[in-house]
Amino acid sequence: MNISQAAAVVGIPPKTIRYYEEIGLISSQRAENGYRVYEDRELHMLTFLGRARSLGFTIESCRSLLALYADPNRASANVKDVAESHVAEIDLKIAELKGMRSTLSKLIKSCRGDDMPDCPILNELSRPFNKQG
Amino acid sequence: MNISQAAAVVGIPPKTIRYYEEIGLISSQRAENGYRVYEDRELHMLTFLGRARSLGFTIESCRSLLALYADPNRASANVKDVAESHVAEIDLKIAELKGMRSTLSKLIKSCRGDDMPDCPILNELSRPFNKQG
DNA sequence: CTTTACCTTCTAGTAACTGGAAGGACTATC
DNA sequence: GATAGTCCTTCCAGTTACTAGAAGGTAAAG
Repeated sequence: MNISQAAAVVGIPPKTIRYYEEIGLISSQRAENGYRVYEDRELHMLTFLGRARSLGFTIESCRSLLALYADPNRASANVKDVAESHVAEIDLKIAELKGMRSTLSKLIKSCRGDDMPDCPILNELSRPFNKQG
Repeated sequence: MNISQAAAVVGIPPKTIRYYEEIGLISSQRAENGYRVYEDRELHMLTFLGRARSLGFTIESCRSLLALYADPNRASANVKDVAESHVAEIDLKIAELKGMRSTLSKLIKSCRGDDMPDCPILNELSRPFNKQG
């Protein structure tokens, strides 16, 4: 199977697959003509990668997960650890975004949004630090 | 006021202030010795930038907001538009993160997390696409 | 035999900084 | 006046995870 067929099967662009190979996340066999060849093993790993990335795991976390995946002597506790710390990171990001959203919503509500220049949003953003609170 | 004093006042690292100048977000006067000099106007704009960035506005949105801030003939509706579309983006990100979190939590719950290799998390991540659903 | 579509590698660009090197300037001390 | 230490300058490189595009080889279709 060539790269674009593999790409179609696992839902990852060819460019991205080459990139994953370049950074050593996966490897590939080569045909006589130099083309990359993908079979079951590679397709499994690419599928794994696509799913992990779509769950927001960083490339480095994916590297750890793939190593665990490939290790028949792994402890599932190690996998769970990686997943749990990722959930913790997600929770942090969600909290941060919610904080932003809350502040912004208040500002938006206070702004009439008409054709006049007076704007509480701009006022708040430029308020000197010593008047903050 | 030199750059590191300004940095302390507005809470933005000197490096970042130079970067903002490099990309044309702000400008600065120079002293005879070539040092950047910051006064009220620049401090206001840096404060503005710091707040906007901490609310998650992109640099390009900050550029728009600064232009509106500097325009005495602006319409507050334009500011409100920028803010509202940013809230929409935040909502998208939150939804995405919540989706990830939900999927991950289920996987984590299904994993015993002991010293055995059997791991539903890895199983799910590597499950072939034709068995998905 | 030509066109089209695929493959290869390499380079560069994205967002928003951050770190570090090389060298000039200011301040404090001896 | 010499020296040490801290600040300032510019420029270059690295970060994350790709993505776009160029130049050129290969394969399949008509």
